[in-house]
Amino acid sequence: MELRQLRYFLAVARERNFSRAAEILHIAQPPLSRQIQQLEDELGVLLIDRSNRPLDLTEAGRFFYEQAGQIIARIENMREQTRKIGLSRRERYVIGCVGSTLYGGIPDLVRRMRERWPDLDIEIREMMSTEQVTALKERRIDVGFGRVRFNDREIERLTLREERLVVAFPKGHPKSLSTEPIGLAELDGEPLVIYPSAPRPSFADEVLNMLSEQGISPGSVEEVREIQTALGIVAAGMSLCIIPTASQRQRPDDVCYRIIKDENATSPIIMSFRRDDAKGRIEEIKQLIREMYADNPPWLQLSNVQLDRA
Amino acid sequence: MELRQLRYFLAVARERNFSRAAEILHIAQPPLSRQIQQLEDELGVLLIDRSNRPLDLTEAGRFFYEQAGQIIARIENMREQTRKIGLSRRERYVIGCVGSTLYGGIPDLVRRMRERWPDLDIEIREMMSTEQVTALKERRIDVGFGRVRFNDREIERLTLREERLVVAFPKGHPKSLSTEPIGLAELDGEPLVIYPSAPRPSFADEVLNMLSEQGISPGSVEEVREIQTALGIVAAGMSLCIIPTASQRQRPDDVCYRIIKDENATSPIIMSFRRDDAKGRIEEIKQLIREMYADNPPWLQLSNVQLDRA
DNA sequence: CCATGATCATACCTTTTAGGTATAAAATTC
DNA sequence: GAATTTTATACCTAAAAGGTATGATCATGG
Repeated sequence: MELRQLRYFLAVARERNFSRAAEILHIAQPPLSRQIQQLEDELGVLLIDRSNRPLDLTEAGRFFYEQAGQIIARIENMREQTRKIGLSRRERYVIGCVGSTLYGGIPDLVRRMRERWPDLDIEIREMMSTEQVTALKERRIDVGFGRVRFNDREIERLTLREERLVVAFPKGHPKSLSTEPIGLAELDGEPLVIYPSAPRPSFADEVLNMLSEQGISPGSVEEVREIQTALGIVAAGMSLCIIPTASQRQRPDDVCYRIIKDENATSPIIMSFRRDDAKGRIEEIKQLIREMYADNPPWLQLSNVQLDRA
Repeated sequence: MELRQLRYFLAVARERNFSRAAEILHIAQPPLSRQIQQLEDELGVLLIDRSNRPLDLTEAGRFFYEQAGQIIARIENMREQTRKIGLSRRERYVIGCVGSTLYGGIPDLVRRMRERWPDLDIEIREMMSTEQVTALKERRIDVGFGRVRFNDREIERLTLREERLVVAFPKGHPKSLSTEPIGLAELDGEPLVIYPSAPRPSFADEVLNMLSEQGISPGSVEEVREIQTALGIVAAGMSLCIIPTASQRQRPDDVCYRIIKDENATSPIIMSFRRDDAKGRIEEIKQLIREMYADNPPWLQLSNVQLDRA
């Protein structure tokens, strides 16, 4: 599969006519026909129903069209941003963080950093934990706040906090009537929605691993991009979801939450950085975090802080 | 730019060595070198710093690496899902909706639909308004709930509600101290974060258009993927954000909101469907919405309902 | 219902591009 | 500073994309 094929398909889907799409793409109609056939061969499903005019998309084609459109747009955006960055002059400091840490103290930390270093171009990069290690090694980010534990000789890791997990239920679900902590075993056979679906491994995999370690098998598993979509699906009564405690204040009208009582049902907040950097700005960031700790913000609970652990 | 080049670049970035990356990719080193150079030529910026070993990524390369990795993963996911859909048998009913409508009544509606049609495979597809019209025409979705008005001969559109907009401020911002409705003019010169950045046009463009129609020029404009990232950036004190009223209950500790008093500062919730379908399941969905209306849920305010308008 | 026109698929050919080999240039290591 | 490793360049071959001609299929109008 190549982007050229996605572009060709999008044109055909929009025009519902190979000949017109070919004109728009400035190629002849037969190569266009062949390229789409190659794409369909590679996928193993038909994307276009050619048995009537104008052409219709199949169910798979409808899905593929939306996805391909988003990917092409994403490519354009990536190109523009890459150029912008490549031609820029200010010093950048990139913070990689898992989406759920944006609910907690990261915005506060960023405020303090900006006060401390007004000329620094700070960027927040939403990024899964697994990506952060690689990203640090390749200097694509400068510090990371994630959820998943990794070991790597070049990367130093501090656990800031162990956060408990909760189950999100639609209002009215039989198991939502109690507010007692719930055992993971009660999720056996229940439909689950997990997030984020990409990149992997992610928090989604942490959840799946946690369940499979205890031999718990959900009824079905659906993957979505982000927590909002997940909670919308929960609210619709379609699935349950496991999320960190900090994220649970959402949708109080139609979603409710129960803490999971199992010992291992926690998710750490981990700060990662290159060992090389340990004496530089990282030391000052740690100090900023200590100051936040001294201010005792809600997300930084005393019992779990391990800031200076090796 | 082709996916092959993204894959080649990712391999080089990971290995920090063209020769090893070439081995992994099962090609010779010179064509790999050329492909990366072509990519850099097309972008107009260097992605790799070749002046030392092992290789480093440039700032642009660091960004490109993260983005390319996500895109490749997204492509794999799209491939899998496309196949899954192509080989499935149940009747699908796809609801396209803008993210912010998931805060409101859509989950309730989906619950009612699932009760009404237990065998229907209902999917929620997060999709911008502009996409919904095209998606309906191409039968990629079956009904849409969006925010942006479009006119199209084949698509029928009902305005369910006009929702007011609010400005999100970081706690402590001078203009956050009042809870009075705020005029758009007060945003002149303020840094703004808008969302969603893709696909366009989107709610982000609605906001930009609203401001430019009144000659209001924000200090800077940053685009992000989703509202969570936007509110995290607001909480960090970096920008302000305009969001719909229904979305404002988030982050009460570090973000506060002021209703915008300007008359045009509203965002409609619009139900769209194919005219062809008007007599089918759409009629029953309207009835379900009326029932929701009768139950008077918070998001469906009486004064703005226009359900049976032509 | 059939002829005609429009549109997609197939066969064969040409052009373009990706990839391979040889080797020069540049960086690192000893 | 020499030797080794790694990347870039020149030239060539192979593979793939695209073009033309035409057959097959679908829709429309008489």
